Amino acid sequence: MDKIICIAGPTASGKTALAVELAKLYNGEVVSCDSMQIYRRMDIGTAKPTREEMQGIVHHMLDVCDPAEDFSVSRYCDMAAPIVDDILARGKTAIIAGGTGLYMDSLIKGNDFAAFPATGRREALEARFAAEGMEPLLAELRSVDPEAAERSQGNPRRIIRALEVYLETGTPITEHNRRTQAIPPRYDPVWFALEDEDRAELYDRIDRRVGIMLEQGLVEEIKSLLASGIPADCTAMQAIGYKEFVAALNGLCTIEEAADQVRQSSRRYAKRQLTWFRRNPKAIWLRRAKGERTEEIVQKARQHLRDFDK
RNA sequence: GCCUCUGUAGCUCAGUAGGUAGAGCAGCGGACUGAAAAUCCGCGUGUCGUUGGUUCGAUUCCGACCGGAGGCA
Repeated sequence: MDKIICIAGPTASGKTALAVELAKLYNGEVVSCDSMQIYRRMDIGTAKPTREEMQGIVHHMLDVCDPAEDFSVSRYCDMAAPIVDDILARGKTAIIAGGTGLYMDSLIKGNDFAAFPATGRREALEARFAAEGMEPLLAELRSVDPEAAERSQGNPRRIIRALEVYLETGTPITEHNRRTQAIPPRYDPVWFALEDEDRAELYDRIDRRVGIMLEQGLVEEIKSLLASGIPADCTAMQAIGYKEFVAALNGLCTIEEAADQVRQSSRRYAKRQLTWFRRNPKAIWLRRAKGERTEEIVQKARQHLRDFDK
């Protein structure tokens, strides 16, 4: 077993605090696994750990990308894997914490991504989708990769991606995925997942967090990003807590309506995260009872880590 | 106190000329491997306010009561 602890869980479930506590206990450094905390200057809305929250623990994979840049799973793995290796080489524990299940799985399990440079093919497919609709693309995919076509029913983004992979590599994406599953995992971590026994508790925490973000100046943060030339339609600005307030700043709704929208989107997002993590058979679930505090969650985690530091 | 309206899913409401009910939103479940905080797929979750009466059968008709809104006093 590698000296790696993964901490997965939905938004506002206490990953940050648990990661720091375990880092203190097990001589660790934290590797963030979050598709939005990678962006610089997006601090409040992504709930990026503050200096105080970090408590002196080294955190990696925060602020590694400009909001106007495109990012991806593969870029994440390319950057994060060497960091994890380095932490292990120095004899420390790597604590991989975050809510982006795709990134975490890819980092831990490795992948057989069809590696190819951006050729503009995707843009061309998107243009075709805009002009002709989904059906022709779906029919084309069906002829080269029926499984992917079946799986991607009604999902333009998946259809486009599957076609892109086939056209660029000559191999169906279904085959790439099969190879990905066949390769041995890159790491063998202890895998924790956080969940509340009472879903309403999680939702309360999400609601409160949105209020706190507003108090901390989320709207100002967004204004400043836009003022500095960050395009409102870039990937980073599609983050929950950003796109809604951009709409409000454009006069499409009030700030309070946007905040309501953020709360709801966050709840749905949390649910999707849980769905992703639930299918991980290695996950050790740390269930938070009503009103239970971080210290108690830490104790539960320690019990599962009894022979970890040997 | 009297009169009128009203009470159906978590919320807002529809409906049944008597055969135990359905929309939107909310919610729940699932998929996912180069945008993933993205993008999709699926699922009504109900003492029809309570209680009597009529009826083979009442959420529906009648009465009483309880809650809510408005009007007259």
